[in-house]
Amino acid sequence: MRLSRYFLPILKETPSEASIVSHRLMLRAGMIRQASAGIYSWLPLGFKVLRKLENIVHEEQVRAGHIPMLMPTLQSADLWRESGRYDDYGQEMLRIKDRHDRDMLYGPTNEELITDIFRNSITSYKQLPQTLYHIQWKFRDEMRPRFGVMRGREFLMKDGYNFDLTKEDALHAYNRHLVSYLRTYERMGLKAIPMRADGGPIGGDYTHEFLVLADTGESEVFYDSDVTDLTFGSREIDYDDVAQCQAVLEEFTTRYARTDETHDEALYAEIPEERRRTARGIEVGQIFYFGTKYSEVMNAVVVNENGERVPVHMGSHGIGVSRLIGAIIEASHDDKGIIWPESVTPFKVGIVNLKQGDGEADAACNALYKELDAAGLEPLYDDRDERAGGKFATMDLIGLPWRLTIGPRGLKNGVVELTSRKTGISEELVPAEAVARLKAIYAAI
RNA sequence: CGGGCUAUAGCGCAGCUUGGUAGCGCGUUCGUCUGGGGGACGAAAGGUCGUGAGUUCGAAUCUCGCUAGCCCGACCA
Repeated sequence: MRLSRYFLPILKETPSEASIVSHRLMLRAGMIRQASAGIYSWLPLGFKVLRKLENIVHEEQVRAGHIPMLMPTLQSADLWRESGRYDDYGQEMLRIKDRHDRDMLYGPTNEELITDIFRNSITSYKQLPQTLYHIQWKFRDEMRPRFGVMRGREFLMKDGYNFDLTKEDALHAYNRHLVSYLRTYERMGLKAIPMRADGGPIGGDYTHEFLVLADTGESEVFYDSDVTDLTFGSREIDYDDVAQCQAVLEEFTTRYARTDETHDEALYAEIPEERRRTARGIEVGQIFYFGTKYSEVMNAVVVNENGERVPVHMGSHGIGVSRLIGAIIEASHDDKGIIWPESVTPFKVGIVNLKQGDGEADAACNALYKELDAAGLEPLYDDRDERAGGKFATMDLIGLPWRLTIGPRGLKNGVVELTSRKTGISEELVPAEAVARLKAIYAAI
């Protein structure tokens, strides 16, 4: 993409509405614009990141054997009356009437709808297990939206639902989700720690929240410092291997890690003092096993091998996709702007032409741009007639992990400069080497 | 939902106390110079002063209502 043709309305000054760093940077970098309280338009740069996060979520869900689909944002109130949640959910649920005066709602989650779909189609244990998910916009009418996309009213969420014959099967689904979430967050460059959590309005006996540690997090968390050393890494996983998934769950959840909701001072005190940690965290996902809570009230039953009609065991599992962008920025920025992890960056490399209009510089930039573009390295070429300082500031603000700087001075020696946004370290390379280096970097992501 | 605050040019703000010509910085446009970390000089465009009523000869400014948004708290992916 040539910057001169792109839509990137960056702001030099901070809009007064933003108080936390991710919100400020998303506004300044031209990623989002507020449409109304807690509701945002996603401008091209923000939208690009959002799509990358979605793709990672999709890939990891499919890898775990879960099946993508798409349910609507608007739902009929009838199903929610059936589950009893139409009254329980309270003012957070946005209620709407259609022209026939029917009660509708903008879905805050989809347990009822998916259960309805399930019960109308699945009748036998032979058709189990099933795990379906979608990535769809949700709406929760927060009393006080704030922090930009971290706590908006409209938000993009991946929510998945498993249907199993037995509790054991459902707990395996729970474990599968835990493993797939570990992989998902790590791919996004995040350290998200599973912590024992509270069921909330969705309910559930087994539930873990995934938290990214950040000073601006909404939850106070308590943990054994050993949990921050755990990484899933590139190990092989067979999602059908019950014992293997269970082992991962145990590895990641036996050490103490809890939010303030479930914090237990006595257990916390058992951790060696030097390993006790308290911090703040941003919740980026949650997994639940809730048994037959919905299947019983909504009559989601299958016939088992003895010919008996039994309610299915269910769980639901969410990842806050739009809020993840805020979490990533909170965890990865400096005073100049965002620092994107390579896996989610909107453009993989920025090209800065230091002297637009100079024949040699323009030619070198064009050639590199074309080559990088053809190689799938998603270059953003700053071909505006701006001064170097402005171009650098823009690149730093929008946070592309790599920058190629090209100017007459370097070209005289046949080199361009490749700079890491994260470390600030620059290297002078001949253009072909720079391309090869970038290819190698991204091949490893 | 309790408490606090704000609304004036695309963004950040001043002007309001004490009513009378709407201003500054950044950005934008044009020109000249400049050219490796938001450069300089000159010129220009851009405003229903959130909205409705009231007071007044006259309201951005005073009064009342409404709306929107922000911050702290409680609540929440």
